[in-house]
Amino acid sequence: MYAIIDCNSFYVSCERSFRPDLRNKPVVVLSNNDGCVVSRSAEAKKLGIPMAAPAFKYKDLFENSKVHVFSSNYSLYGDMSTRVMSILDSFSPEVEVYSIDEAFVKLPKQINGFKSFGIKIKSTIFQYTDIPTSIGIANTKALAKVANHVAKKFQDKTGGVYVIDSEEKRIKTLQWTAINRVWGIGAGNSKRLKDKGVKTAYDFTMLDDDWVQKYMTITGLRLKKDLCGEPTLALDELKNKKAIATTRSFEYTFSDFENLRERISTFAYSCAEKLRKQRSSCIMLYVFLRSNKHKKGALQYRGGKVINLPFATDSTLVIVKYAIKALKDIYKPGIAYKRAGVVLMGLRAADTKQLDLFENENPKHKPLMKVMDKLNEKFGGYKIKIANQDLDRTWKMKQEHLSPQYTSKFTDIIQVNCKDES
DNA sequence: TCTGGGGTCCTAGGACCC
DNA sequence: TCTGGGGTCCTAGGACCC
Repeated sequence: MYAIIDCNSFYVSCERSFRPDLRNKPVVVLSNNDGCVVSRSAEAKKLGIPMAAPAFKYKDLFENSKVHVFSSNYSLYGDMSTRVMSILDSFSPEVEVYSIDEAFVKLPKQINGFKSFGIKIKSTIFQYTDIPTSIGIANTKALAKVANHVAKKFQDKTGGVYVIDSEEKRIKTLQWTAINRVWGIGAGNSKRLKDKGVKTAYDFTMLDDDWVQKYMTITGLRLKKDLCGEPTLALDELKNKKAIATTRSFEYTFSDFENLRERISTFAYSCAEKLRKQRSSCIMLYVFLRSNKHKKGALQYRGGKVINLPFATDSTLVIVKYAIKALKDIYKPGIAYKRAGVVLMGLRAADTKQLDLFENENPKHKPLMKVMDKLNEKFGGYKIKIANQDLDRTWKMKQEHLSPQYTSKFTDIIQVNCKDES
């Protein structure tokens, strides 16, 4: 049996964990640059704030309804996520961290009572972190996801834990589930299925295998089998990422090459650091530029380029050098650029590097990177940069509502005021 | 004025190999 | 006049997830 543990309104719950005064009040968390809403408390949902709502369009509503607004605080959410996941590790040796706020857990065979086991997990997480969760349990991952949806929708009835453990329950739950709410069915497939008369997840499981394979590829067929109760999607405990990206929208648009070069350098620098953190090296990198797609009438441009590196590397110096090379190829003057990014691909373990016959990394880079990472870790932030980055870092993200880094910075640690000073 | 960021998996088609 | 068959690798792009 699989359980999927999903944290409710995760970012909002993290903020509330250190601000109990915000319980039962409308709270939202915004994306980077305070762009749009990415997490909402139940109270905020009730006010009619949709997911991904642009913040500037809801400013009045926020003020009038006393919505508490936060900028995203990823060091806090990342740390809280690690805590939740380590609690799950104590319940089962097989845990797949699916996203920052979700994990699949293969339940140990010798437990008695799936429901009570789920409730135990839920209450432990809540006791240790103050994060509310919903849990779905079933014999396949896709069905566990469906069960999770039920647990979330009928919080009161289910106690936040729902188990599909019989054929009757499986069919009943699938008949209740609208097709567009099924994990793996996005807008495109949803429309095609609706045109074919498929309204619920159950209708989908009744379709012909060949049809599903033809129009929804092997991915769709696997999903169908999983929903039929035939385990097809396996637990994936692999930790290392297969791609690492740093991408940003800019606060303003700009057109000059110098500015872009500086940012691409910084993105590449950040990617290389993440790469070394998971002890990988990369063999390809991708750089892209975008104009502002929301601006009507503006000259639109999307440019991107993949570069194959001459050797696998985790050196910031090499990665930045080739990222700028790619940038030169795609840069077009006269475009108002709004977004850019660097993605590292072709990742492999850093210690199984295949040497090239003719061209290899300068052996001095490895010790240099080690020292650089150490200094940056010790002194915080980016104390060591490379020269084509902006040394003053004049640009920054818009974060007007940032909460403290309660769990990862000593100066931000919570204070406890004792009434009795004696 | 202001609209996020970071991932995974699959397929088609072209270039190339013997 | 007639012109095979079986592969690999790479790239671009789509669809989906949270």
